[in-house]
Amino acid sequence: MRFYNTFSKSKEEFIPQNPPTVSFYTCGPTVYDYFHIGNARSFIMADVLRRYLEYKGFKVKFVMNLTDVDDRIIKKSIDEKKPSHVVSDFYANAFFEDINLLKIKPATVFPKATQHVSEMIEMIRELEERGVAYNVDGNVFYDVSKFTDYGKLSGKNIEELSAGARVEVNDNKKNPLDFALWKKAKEGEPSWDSPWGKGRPGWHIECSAMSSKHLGETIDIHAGGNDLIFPHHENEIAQSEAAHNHKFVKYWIHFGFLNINEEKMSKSLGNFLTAREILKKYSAEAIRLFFLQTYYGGPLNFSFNLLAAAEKGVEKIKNLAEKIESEIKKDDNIGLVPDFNIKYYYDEFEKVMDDDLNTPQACAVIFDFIRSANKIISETESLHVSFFIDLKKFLTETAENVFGIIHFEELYKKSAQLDGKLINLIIDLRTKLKKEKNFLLADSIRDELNKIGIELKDGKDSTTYKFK
RNA sequence: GGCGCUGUACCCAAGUGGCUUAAGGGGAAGGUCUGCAAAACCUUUAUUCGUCGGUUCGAAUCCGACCGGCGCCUCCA
Repeated sequence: MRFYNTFSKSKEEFIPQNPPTVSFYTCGPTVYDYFHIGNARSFIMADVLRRYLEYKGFKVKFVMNLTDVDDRIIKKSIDEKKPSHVVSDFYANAFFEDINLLKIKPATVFPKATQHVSEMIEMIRELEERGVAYNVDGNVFYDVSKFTDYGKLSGKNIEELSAGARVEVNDNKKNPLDFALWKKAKEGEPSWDSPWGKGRPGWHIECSAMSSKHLGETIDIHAGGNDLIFPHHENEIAQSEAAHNHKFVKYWIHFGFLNINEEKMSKSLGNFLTAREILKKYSAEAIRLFFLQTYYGGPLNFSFNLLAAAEKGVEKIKNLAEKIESEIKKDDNIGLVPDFNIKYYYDEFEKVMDDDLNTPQACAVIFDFIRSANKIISETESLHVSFFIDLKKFLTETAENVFGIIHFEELYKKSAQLDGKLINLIIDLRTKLKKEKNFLLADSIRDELNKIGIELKDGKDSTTYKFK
């Protein structure tokens, strides 16, 4: 298995430090608003990567943080005249609801920044002791000039960045590129006691502190959106490696952006659609398939037409899944066991997924599988139940467990709901027959339903039923 | 300006030296099945991979130049 590592800018064989365990950290949401469909891409692709590692037999410790103290949360709390934690709790809950709807597997741990302030303070103290952090009147900054490798992830160097002049001017900083580890409290902001006085942590320090607490000082995989490469991940490296003195992350994996009208979808541009909104019109499966049909690292343009096309693809999978379920119920033990090389599809699926998570190709394998299966079904009179069990197994292990683009359990739920509707439909038709005094056919319907376990009871002006 | 990604059919999108005279999904056209419809299956839909040169027995795939799109360099998945 190999992945494109942003750090080396090349595909690298994946060898975790302590197999079969894999430590995997991914940057989660800042909970100041509902997350948008572009954020959803990162969350879903991280989810699929995690699921695939599990498919391969790894034991994945998957950590996704929630940033619940931040300028934007504070701004919103002021605008809405609510305490900061009320805002962050509200959107944290919304986040959990939305990832659940998107069928994203919950992380092993969802650490929150506000619950790790003491760890962050401890880490900042270490950085101070090592002479890479400095305190200016209660604000603590990281001194990037003290970290010789600064810029190694993003391929930038300090001179060029300084020349860029887009960096915020702050008289307190020695160097414009230095970033805040600890921010002095302002009136009305959430704050914590610290060796530097009351204040709150800077943004970057939380990921360094929480990842080392939950996953150790060197982690196998760290993932996130492309825009986090600089400065966020660069700063995480600077903090963690200066504090711990060894490598922070083995494999850096970054997800491409979702564009809308060929332009990046982002909160700051205001051109975003929330995942929540889109889920009202399209299934989670369609959204997931839409993302999976393109390589995770590249850009992807969003449109409802493309989502509708993905929804059709999902229908295709579902149609076969429903066929499989009904055939398994029939439990045919005498039919033909066709010559179907199912192992080929497993091998292909793994082969392409092992090569930097080629999900588009893997989708092609699944659709090839579906076409072959359908072909056999359409050409064969009666098929042995074992064939359908094999089909279900493959789809469950790949399309369901790794991709989350089909959910067999939900087919059952749907059919349970349908049962009631169907019986009522039959009762309505039978009522018409009774009115037409076609009692022969009406009685025959009652008898036949009785035989399959449904008892009809004709009341004065309505008919009820129960399962025997 | 620096760094990174990217240009493949009507749309989306894999493939990065011979297995591919280019996967898969959607769309369109025709057919099989069918009382009708749906589903499913079959056939067709890129002699061609932004443009122009070069390397090679062989290139979408490597090299060079040019043209275009996007992102990061400031909070952002």
